[in-house]
Amino acid sequence: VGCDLEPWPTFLRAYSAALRAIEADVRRRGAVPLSWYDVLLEINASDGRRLRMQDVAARVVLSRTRVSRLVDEMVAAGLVRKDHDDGDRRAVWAAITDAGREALRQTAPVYLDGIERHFLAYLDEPERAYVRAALAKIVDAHDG
Amino acid sequence: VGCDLEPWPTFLRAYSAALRAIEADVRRRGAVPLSWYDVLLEINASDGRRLRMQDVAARVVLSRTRVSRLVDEMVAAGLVRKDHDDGDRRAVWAAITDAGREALRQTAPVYLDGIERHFLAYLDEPERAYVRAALAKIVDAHDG
DNA sequence: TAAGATTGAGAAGTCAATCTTT
DNA sequence: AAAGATTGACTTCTCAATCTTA
Repeated sequence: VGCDLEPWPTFLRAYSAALRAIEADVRRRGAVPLSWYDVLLEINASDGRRLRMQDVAARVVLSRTRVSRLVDEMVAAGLVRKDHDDGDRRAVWAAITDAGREALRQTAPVYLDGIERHFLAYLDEPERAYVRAALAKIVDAHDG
Repeated sequence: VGCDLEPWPTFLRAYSAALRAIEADVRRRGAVPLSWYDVLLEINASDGRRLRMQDVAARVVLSRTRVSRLVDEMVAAGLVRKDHDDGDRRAVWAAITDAGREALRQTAPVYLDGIERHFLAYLDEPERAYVRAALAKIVDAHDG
């Protein structure tokens, strides 16, 4: 038929296939899990290399509850530090430690390689740009 | 920069945003969960409206273990029946029941509406076709 | 009361081990 | 021994309820 109803199932399958392959690679190569990597990346990219808990949750695709537990594990592993805000004592800042930045340095190439091999490899340059722009409209609509 | 490295984060965010919105809609409207819907859909589309357990798992994006538990819950809910194969007594067929087909009829419009409103609405017809074709290459590469 | 964050209970999903039949 | 399926123990993730400060 001419009418294309089916990008959705393809989208779900592509997500599952690529993510599983990348995570399997990462586990095999002994790097920190994707969720930890994402948290470190977002904190490291923020002003003062720190981020409030709820802002971590907003940037990574996880609930606040999950982030609360994840950050506690990362504190126990020494990759992140929790500081109370001076002005508003309800707020907690998650700050990356030196060990965290080192973990980020070691993990980044493993992920970039996985993304390249299991996702980008199947898209040429125009496709990458086109797909990114199309999906960005969906993202923007949902958090706008 | 001219080089577009970033369809991947956009892809992850689009997946999360669209799926969460669709599932919230479906829950609000009292339909069966997406995992049940997918299982019913695949069984119903198969020869004889039945499918072996491992083939269910291959078609939906879940492990065999998960499918085993899911189908047991659906049997308890009366939507699916499990039959042993006559020839090979190791194999189990999951067959859709009349109640299952009725659930499928009631759930389908809710899902199609969610997919339309939270995903397709942001893509015009050429974009739908282009994105589907691009992502299909990823899917094919991973299960080929 | 509201906002920021955490906790308890449990759903959803997986791997490795197991049971049964081939 | 290998294939089909299930089970046990576990990780991941979420919702609703809670605690604390504003």
